[in-house]
Amino acid sequence: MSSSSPTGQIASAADIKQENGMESASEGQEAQREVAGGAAAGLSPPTPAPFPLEPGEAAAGAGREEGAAAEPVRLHSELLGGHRAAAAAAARTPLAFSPDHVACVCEALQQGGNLDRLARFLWSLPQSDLLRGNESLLKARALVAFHQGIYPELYSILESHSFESANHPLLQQLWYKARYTEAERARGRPLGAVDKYRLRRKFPLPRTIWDGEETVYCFKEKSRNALKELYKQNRYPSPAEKRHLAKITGLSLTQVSNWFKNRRQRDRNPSETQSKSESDGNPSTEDESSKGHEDLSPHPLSGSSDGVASLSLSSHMEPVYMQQIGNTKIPLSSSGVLLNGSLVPAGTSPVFLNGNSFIQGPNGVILNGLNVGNAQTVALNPPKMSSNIVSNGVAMTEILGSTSQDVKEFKVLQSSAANSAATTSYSPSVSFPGLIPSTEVKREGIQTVASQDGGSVVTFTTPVQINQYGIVQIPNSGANGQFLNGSIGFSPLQLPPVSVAASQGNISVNSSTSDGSTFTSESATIQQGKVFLNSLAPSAVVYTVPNSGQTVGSVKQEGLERSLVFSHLMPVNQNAQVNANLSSENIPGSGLHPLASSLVNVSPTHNFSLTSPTLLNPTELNHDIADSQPMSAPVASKSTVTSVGNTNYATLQNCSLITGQDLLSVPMPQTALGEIVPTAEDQVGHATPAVHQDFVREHRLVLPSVANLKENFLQNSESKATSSLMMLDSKSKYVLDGMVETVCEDLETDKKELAKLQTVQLDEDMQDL
DNA sequence: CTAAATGATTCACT
DNA sequence: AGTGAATCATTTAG
Repeated sequence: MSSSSPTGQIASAADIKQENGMESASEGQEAQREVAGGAAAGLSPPTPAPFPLEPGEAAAGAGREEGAAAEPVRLHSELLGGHRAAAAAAARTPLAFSPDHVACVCEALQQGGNLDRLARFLWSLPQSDLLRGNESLLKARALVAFHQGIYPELYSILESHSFESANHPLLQQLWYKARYTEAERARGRPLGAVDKYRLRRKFPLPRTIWDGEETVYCFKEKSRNALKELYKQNRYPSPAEKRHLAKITGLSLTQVSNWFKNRRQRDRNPSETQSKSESDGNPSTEDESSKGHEDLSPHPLSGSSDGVASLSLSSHMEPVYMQQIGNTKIPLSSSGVLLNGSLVPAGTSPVFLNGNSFIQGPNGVILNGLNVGNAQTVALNPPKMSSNIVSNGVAMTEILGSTSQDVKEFKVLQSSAANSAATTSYSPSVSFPGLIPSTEVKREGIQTVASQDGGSVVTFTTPVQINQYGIVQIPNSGANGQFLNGSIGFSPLQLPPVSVAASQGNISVNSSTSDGSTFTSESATIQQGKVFLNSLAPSAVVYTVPNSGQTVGSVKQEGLERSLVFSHLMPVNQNAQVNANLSSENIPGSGLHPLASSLVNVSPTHNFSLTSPTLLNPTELNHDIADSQPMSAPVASKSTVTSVGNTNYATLQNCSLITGQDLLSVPMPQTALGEIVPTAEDQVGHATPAVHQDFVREHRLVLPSVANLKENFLQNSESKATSSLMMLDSKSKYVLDGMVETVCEDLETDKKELAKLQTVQLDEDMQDL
């Protein structure tokens, strides 16, 4: 898909460098394929041969259970976590793992960069049909194949399964890199840019890992069109306009700026380029447009936010190709805004949404075709509201950039960080779906979007963004960013750090009823700093509300810093599941600000009672939303909530089950803490044991049993495309390995313990609710 | 291979 | 900070 997205997810494939693996435009003739559709387990046709592995690698010595077709995948626990005494005790008995758990382990190992171990793990897996078609597994196998230089198998894997778009960047890199490497070996000399280009032409990406979107010169045609359109109107877009443009095009702010700069320069010097042809008739137009534009964008930065820019665009712009569906370009009428194919009445409140979602008028919000409901309508404040909602016309992967220092530190994990100014190439890279650069959002100024539910009003001080994945993000000023992810048919809204939060700072997702036992009403409200989210659709909906932190000096950084988001549906448990994860980090030396991220996954299929104070921290909430650099110490010091959770965890989007349950919750258990925390501290130099303890004590998570998880997974896996990208910050990386083990350990834990955990609720949270 | 097209970078200026 | 000018590197086409 997008090649411009930075994040590199090539976990351990450190050797994969950023490559401009762009697909030549000429080759992208085929009809666009629905990538998002359903890559879930089951789609993959033939299953590649068992993953090869060095014999000696199977250190654990666990025999391989051939033909274990039985439901729970049986693994020898020794493979997973034989190190610890505790684990050893339970190691004797093969444990039952659902494919989801297996997938999660794969993801974790990938992030951990331990390919050898991953290879062993894969090798140990049974030939169970259950695992066939498991995307995480296939991806893991592809990674290992690449790592081991078994390219034919890599190609086979990549071609045999339609991967989710979220995995495309990574897999595309694998594909190209493998081709390059093969060619280099054959030639015995390094390849030049042209050589690589030819290889890309010769070996176009299979549709299984490519959405078919044409890209020329690294920019997608639709993005370029959007840039041109704005350029016609205004050659000097305001920062807000640039940001908005960046969002709708999926390009980084720097890219947008460069484009305009280059464009102006080349228009200025016709001699240099004939490129002027494109803009050429425009000179006059441009001037006029620019004038008009000023009219359109009255307050670029100050009080108004991006929204302003968007409005101006929509209202005055000529037809703009905001979004391209399939291969069809849909011009936007001057009176409306086109959102991924959905035309939204421009009026005074243009809203940009991804997919089919769009927000309508102040009275109602429609997301992905689902009406939030009048009662619970998210009302946008008349004044600014229109400008508050910004959608991404492009795949989030493109939009998401990782400029954080972490990324730099771990290029291995995230091979390409295109967004950062420092990064030169915009190579296809792993992206973090569902993430939106919080930085940008932050500075948009303060606008309020209110959602009303009965008497409750939610005021958002920052722009609300809805991304392609239907994720609504609520940018937090400062170190906090909340994300609400909805998956099925429901586009999560990005709710800005709730200014309201002042009082409690608690966000709880639960049924409309206060008791939270039943998830019946559809509404989203925030009271006294508490946010209550109700399912919008009968179908399972998962909300993910993480807080994201930012990095100091991230001013220029456009990419998301370290927001951890589960962009895809988490398996819904019969019982309400809530996963909350918070983390804060403060690393003076590295210039990192305290990071607080909270994650809440709720699947309201049936009962949903979940609330976790952890979601929002008073401290976090209180952060000034203004553009001031939020972080600073406060978070770390005051929010105990922060801590352990995120620091040690990597978001595994694809392994929803485990992710939500095990990974997140893992830190909670005493045993887990013992292992993980120390590591994190060493690296981070922050979270203190005490903090962790508190976290453990106060934040108990409701964990569904493994069985339930599996059920849920099976139910949900098919419905939505899942993004399997994972975000991992530096700290996480350090502790990842330990985390994996912990996870494994956790998995090994008796079901009793799980049951216990399952029933645990946060008293405080409940009270709040 | 050449050349045009184009995105990115560097540097000086304000 | 943002911009213009010059320049570089890559992509693309012939």
